[in-house]
Amino acid sequence: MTNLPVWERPEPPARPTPTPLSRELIVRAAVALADRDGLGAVSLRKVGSALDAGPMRLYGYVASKEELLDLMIDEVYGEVAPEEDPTDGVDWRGSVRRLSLGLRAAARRHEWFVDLLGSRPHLNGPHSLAYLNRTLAAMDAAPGLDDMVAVLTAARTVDAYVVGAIRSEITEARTVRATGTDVEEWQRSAAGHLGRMTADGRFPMLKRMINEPSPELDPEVAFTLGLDCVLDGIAVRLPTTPALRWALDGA
Amino acid sequence: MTNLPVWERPEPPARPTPTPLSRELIVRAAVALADRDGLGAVSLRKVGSALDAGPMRLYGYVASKEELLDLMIDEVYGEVAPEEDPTDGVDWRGSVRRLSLGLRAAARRHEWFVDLLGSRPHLNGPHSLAYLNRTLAAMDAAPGLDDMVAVLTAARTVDAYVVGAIRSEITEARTVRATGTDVEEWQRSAAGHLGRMTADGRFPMLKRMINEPSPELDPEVAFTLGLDCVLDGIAVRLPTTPALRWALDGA
DNA sequence: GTATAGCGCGATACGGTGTATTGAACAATA
DNA sequence: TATTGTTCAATACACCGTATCGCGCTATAC
Repeated sequence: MTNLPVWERPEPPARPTPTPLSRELIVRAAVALADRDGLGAVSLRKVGSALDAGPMRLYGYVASKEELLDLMIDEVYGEVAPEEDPTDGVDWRGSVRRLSLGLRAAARRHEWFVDLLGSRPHLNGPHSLAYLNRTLAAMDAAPGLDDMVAVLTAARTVDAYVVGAIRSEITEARTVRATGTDVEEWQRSAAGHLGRMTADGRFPMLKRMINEPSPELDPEVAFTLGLDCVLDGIAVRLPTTPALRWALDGA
Repeated sequence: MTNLPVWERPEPPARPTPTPLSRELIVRAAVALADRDGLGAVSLRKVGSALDAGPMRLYGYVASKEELLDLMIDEVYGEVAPEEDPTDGVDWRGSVRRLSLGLRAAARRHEWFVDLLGSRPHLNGPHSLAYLNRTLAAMDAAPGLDDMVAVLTAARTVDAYVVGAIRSEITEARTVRATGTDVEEWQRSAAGHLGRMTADGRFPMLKRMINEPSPELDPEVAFTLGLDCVLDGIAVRLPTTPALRWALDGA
């Protein structure tokens, strides 16, 4: 019947009968559940029972679990810089950095977010569209990115880095926590496994990595440093290549 | 009992009784299943029955489904440039490009790979360790990356981009295929949804994106272009900042 | 006020999942 | 030959997403 995406489909009227319910309430409950026990703990049964409702009642508000996940994703995007930024349009690097760091912070608040991050088309919900719109606006203000192809290419490149970096960071944090909170213990166990793997002389660089232990960078510093590399690269390379040239090369 | 990772745990001896079995056979069957029907179709029951075995028999070779997924990941890494590259150590950009494009090609052959890509610690299996080792070796040959901190930072930055870009590309390809293979139809439907979302004047950049349709870049060209941006940024920024400076800033 | 029509919602059911447990059949050893 | 120990398949359990169905309520029509 209705092939409209969730965000355009009207919500059923709230009925005070057993417990008032709404998409917002459902999404909030699901997010709280995922925050506490991970994405694997989000089931329609559990979300429902957190709201004193049976699992099937949710299907009046949400067509499937996938849709619920889409709504959860958009909810997180909604936490990223909802207010306007006065410096938008004048300081493109600052704007991009703020947006990316905002998404990273949201992902750290909601660790399950990374499991969904690049895994489904996230250009659907209003909040993720707003995020994309702001990213594009920031890129549009960069000198040298004059047409839409350049802006889109820059945005996709930055987005790829941000997604990958956030995923790596959260995954590593989770692993450390699961292996045992102690960082030293993790280093010793890693050295144990890696040490055995590198004992026979394969992987000389990994051996160097173990033998010359480098100081741990603060995760935010590491994230920003990589991001600045990407932004430098965009500022250096993209303006030097006319957009039409790429399009022609690609066709 | 054995807390060793799979790759160090001895395999049970092959018994010719019903059907010879081995980790390699199990992983191959699982990969074939995932290639054909997606990662969701990989269940211990289906993998087992593809090998004329019950589900529980697999537990003699693999401790859990997670371990099977780890083995599948490493299998894909094994397809990336298994042979030596004579230009390693002289042309760092070429080496990194070859490795990244190799991983991208493998991910396109095994689309389920992206669902696992950054989602678990992939520094475990021998093949992924070999991949990491080669990446580090390539970075080590870059001028200006003199100590391990710089090499690791560069590798992590490139890896973040590669992971994110591959994920985005495959996800987009899957969406296009699911929505209906026709690209024009997808554009029309996207314009429909996006058009309604941007009708009220929010999201001016998205409106521009729709109104000035840009030519589609070939995915490999787009991937390489973004990668070159990242490599440019690394070449520009990392050597200009002494490694100790970052470490101190971070501490 | 009462009968009826519609519908929201909960219970039930189905086919699937990962995996713990159990017991039987087989191989190796005493 | 008797016994022991291992390997594997069958069963079982808890849980999942969701299709179906029927009860009970609400709102309308007379």
